[in-house]
Amino acid sequence: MLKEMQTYLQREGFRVLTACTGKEAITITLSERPDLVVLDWMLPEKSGIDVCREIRQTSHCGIIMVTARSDESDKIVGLEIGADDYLTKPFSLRELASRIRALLRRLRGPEDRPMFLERDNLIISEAKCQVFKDGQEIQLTPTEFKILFTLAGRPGIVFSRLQLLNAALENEYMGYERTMDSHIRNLRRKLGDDPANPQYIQTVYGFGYRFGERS
Amino acid sequence: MLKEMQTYLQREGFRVLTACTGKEAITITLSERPDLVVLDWMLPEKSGIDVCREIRQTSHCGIIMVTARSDESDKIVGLEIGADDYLTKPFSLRELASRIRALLRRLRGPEDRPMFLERDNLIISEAKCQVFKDGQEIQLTPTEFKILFTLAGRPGIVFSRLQLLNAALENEYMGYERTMDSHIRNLRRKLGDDPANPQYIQTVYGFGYRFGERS
DNA sequence: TCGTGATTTGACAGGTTTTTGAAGAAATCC
DNA sequence: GGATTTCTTCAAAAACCTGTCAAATCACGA
Repeated sequence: MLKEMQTYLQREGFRVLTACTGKEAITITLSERPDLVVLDWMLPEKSGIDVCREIRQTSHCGIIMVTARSDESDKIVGLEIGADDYLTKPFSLRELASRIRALLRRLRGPEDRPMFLERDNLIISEAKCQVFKDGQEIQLTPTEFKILFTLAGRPGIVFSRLQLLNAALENEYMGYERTMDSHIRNLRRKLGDDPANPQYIQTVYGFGYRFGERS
Repeated sequence: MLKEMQTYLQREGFRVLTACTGKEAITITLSERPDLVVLDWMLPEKSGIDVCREIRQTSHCGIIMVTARSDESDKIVGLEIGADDYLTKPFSLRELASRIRALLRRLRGPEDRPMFLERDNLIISEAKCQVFKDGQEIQLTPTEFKILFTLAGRPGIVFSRLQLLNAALENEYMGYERTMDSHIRNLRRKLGDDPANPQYIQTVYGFGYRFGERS
């Protein structure tokens, strides 16, 4: 079960560490400082509740509690001790991934994320859903816009096709990965990016794509 | 220094966009229409003076000039070309924030703050819940008015159907999103907006609607 | 209670966007 | 150098989005 979860989440583009006991979980959380912890209520050595409490003392990372009981009072206890979300067994891996994404998004929060991104002569305005190059507006489709926004939001960071698709379609994407290639192609064309030597959207062979950092 | 300023001002509650060159500053000012611009006298590519002049041609936003020289004549030049305030280095971030607040207050103006929005020949009076086009009153229903007011209050910004519905109905709307299409249709008809090429209420495919900027 | 205007719904047509699949090019591995 | 895997490209099919409209429902004052 743990192994499955790990595999699935990695496919979804997350970096996953696992722990089998509460103690281990705490150690890893302290040393690796993950963005988010998925915690089973029942654990050997230490109950999930204790682990949750302990993590909370030193970290603001997201915590999702997983439990077999659907008891409403458990949920309240769970959230009270500092969990951010609560999931009842049985649940699908898809649902878990979706909750994780939602929580991560929430944690990043209303943050002072700028309303637009820019690089060189390219400006991407989220609020206006517009992209300008050299002051000229470039017409993008919704999906293209979201992909570009995701990429450009973290220049230099490599995104897998699946990550991009999920970011753009804002939920579980259930299709052909090669779809992304088409979008990338269209984006490069519209941005005037030479496929042989792209300045904006660079392909990272075997991994995915990244937005080039300042030229 | 730029980064510090941004951080400090964001802490003070302002939404901050930054630009490193004069050209960039102009582009962003045009696309994002900020309430206020803080402008260094010395900039790469274009001098602060030129940037200031250029911004002034299309925008009434506040402009604060920052300069290293405390020369009184510079101050006069600065104010002459359209800056609203003038700050000499070195200055504390607190002072900058305080000047910004003061200017914003002044710009919004306590008394002459228009209770109406206008663009071209369209006037939207919130206080009276009336809309005039070419001096002729246009009869709108309450919902239509609120939608128009929401849109027109932030020209260029894209609102999703749900956002508009919530703004108009001022609470959680639990219905069919397509409802908005009807309202938009009626609005466009009443405003005399050509659906094929709307000047006022523009469709942003896949996202929602926006009030068109400038004519 | 009824009548009137306002709002919402549902369905269709027409247009646009997204996805697919296959074939060829490029990169990597052995 | 050849085999293998991974990317690009393209056009056609599928899915999706918007505008439109008439009819149904709702809200509210007479």
